[in-house]
Amino acid sequence: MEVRSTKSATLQEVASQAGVSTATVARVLKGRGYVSAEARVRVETALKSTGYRPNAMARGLRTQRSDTIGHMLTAITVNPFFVNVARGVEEAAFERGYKTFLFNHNGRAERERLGVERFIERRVDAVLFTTAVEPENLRLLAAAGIPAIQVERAASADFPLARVDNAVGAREALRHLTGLGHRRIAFVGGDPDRVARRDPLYRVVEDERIAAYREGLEAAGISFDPALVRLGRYYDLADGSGSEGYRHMQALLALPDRPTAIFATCDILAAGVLQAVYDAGLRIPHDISVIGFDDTLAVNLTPPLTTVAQPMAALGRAGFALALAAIEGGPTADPPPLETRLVMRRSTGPAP
Amino acid sequence: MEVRSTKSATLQEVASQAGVSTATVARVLKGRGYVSAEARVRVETALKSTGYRPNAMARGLRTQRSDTIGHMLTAITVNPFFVNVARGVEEAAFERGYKTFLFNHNGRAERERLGVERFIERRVDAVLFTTAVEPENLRLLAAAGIPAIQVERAASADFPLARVDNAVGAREALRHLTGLGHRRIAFVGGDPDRVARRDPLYRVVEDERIAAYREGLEAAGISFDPALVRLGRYYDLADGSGSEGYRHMQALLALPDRPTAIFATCDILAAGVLQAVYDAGLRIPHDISVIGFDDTLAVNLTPPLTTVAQPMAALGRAGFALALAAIEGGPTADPPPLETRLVMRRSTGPAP
DNA sequence: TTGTACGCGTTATCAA
DNA sequence: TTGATAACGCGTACAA
Repeated sequence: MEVRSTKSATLQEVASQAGVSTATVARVLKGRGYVSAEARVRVETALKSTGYRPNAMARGLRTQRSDTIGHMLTAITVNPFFVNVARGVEEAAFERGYKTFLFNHNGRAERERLGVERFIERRVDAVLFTTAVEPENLRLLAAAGIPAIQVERAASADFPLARVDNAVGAREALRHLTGLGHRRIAFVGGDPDRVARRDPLYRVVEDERIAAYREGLEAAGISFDPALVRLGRYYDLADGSGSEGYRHMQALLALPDRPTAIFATCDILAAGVLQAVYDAGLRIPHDISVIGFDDTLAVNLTPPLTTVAQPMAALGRAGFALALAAIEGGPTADPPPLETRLVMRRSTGPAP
Repeated sequence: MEVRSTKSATLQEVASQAGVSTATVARVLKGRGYVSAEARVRVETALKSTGYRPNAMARGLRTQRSDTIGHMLTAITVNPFFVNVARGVEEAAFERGYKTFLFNHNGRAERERLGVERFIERRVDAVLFTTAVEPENLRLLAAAGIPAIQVERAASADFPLARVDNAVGAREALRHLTGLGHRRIAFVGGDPDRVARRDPLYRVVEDERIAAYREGLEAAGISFDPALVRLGRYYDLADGSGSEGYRHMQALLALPDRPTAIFATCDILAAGVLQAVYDAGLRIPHDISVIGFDDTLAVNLTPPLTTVAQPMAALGRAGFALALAAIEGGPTADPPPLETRLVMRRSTGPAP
């Protein structure tokens, strides 16, 4: 159906067409080294007429660099958070001439291992983990001489990490709610104890968010009520279903003294909360205010969700910067955490 | 921070460690050719102790295959549709030992061109376009001897296409609505005239959907009312905003004889419709029924959206199958269109 | 200012 | 049954 034709010319072919050696062609290509004006012109026309394109495999074999990085993701189709950070690294990589290979482990260590092996075979120059499962897999890379970088969450204290400061935005969210007069504020979020916390050194995302919640309450002189805290999974990694938020909200609505505001630490969770409120015949924000986290689904929900936005693309870029530093052998101290910030939309209002 | 160490061993090193030639190692690796039992054992232990991993670049240089394909996407972060088909090709590719490079053109031909050039340098074995912008870019690949495959929409009649049959699901949607007693059914969708239709041979996605709408009306004896048809963009490719559905719905609600059901041909559009209905203080499905298309945002919306599901992963797999056939030089006739189907959720009910 | 020649790690042919 | 050996296309040290 399509027209197959000539494969791209080689350096050798360009050279002979220009009547020079490959070294000369290489010199004009690189733009360094001495080349006579006349030779340069001849080479340039040969380059143009052959439509020469360097062969990345040959170059990589020679330079021992693939100009390629691997990006291990948790589940790109389940939470839009991942696509957004993936795009961030993609873009940063593109600007520096790198391409990236994606791989999803869906929370399974064996799968992650498989992906790591593929990355090694491809001789990627570094790999980013937007959430690693098993530290051993990072070590596998290190053993193969490939830098491993962690993004968002750390599975090991031995590898650099680009992360976000969850507290800033979460505190802002609480301040917003208490400022609106809410006193019964529920927390619907990920359970810190369910997250694999391989290295006690690291405070996990969940810890930060729940701590900010408690601090926010305290700052407003509201006492902490464990009945208002619902912890669990964010969603199902296997099938992507997100009914957790719905269930949590149903339970919260059944409380004798139900909350007037909900702080859900993931937009997917918040989406379920919104559905439960709707089913109960209540209006948002009139009867109940809801704040989400991430800023992924937020704009598309009904009503548009006030949420704590994560700088997802920037996080990806920060991860790539770390990778680049590691590739070039420079220092790879963890960069300062990126800031989250509250984005106001229409799911929050004065307490009833 | 991380521990860099030995780069992976080469075939040569394995061979000398096993006291054989590289050819023998290659034979046990490939599992074909004669190898004495004794030599095999020696090679195998050497393989294990060195932790040998083939170097994909070296292999690619030799075999003239990269075992890599390119996947050009429109805008992976804007419409979840793209991530889902990307995952489909990724998965199919993985099973056959391929890796895939992604690239987003965001609707811009120059950008697509740039991506194509990168793909050529990487010597990908084929490239999939989940929606090509400029046919010239496909020809560029063909000229470089790289098969180009189209997915979802065709920009040219000269390249194979894996697509979906939009009509089946759309007709089912209309039947569902008319069966529920709806007579005033609005169509909110993409404008066929805004889609670049480079090749008049192809009927575009938009044509199919709107034709199914008209047929569905006709089948139920309902006359077509142009006032109920709202055509435009699906969303903004640059910033991803999706306020179109909201605006369309506002206009529809302002009609003297407003519709009781909406058929929106994209979940993002439907999300906007839902928001407008909510703001008008109406209930879904009590006052108005809404059907979406794609099955991307659907589960997370309020209420969960009845929608025409596209087999996104299967579409991606079909695209990869086409690519594989082209790579192996086999016949690449377009496969039969995949079917769409109506997924019932809670945004549709009896006409008021 | 230019060209020769080697090696990167594989695969594959051919002779032993 | 096995081992030399020649590419694949590029970068670069070195010689001219």
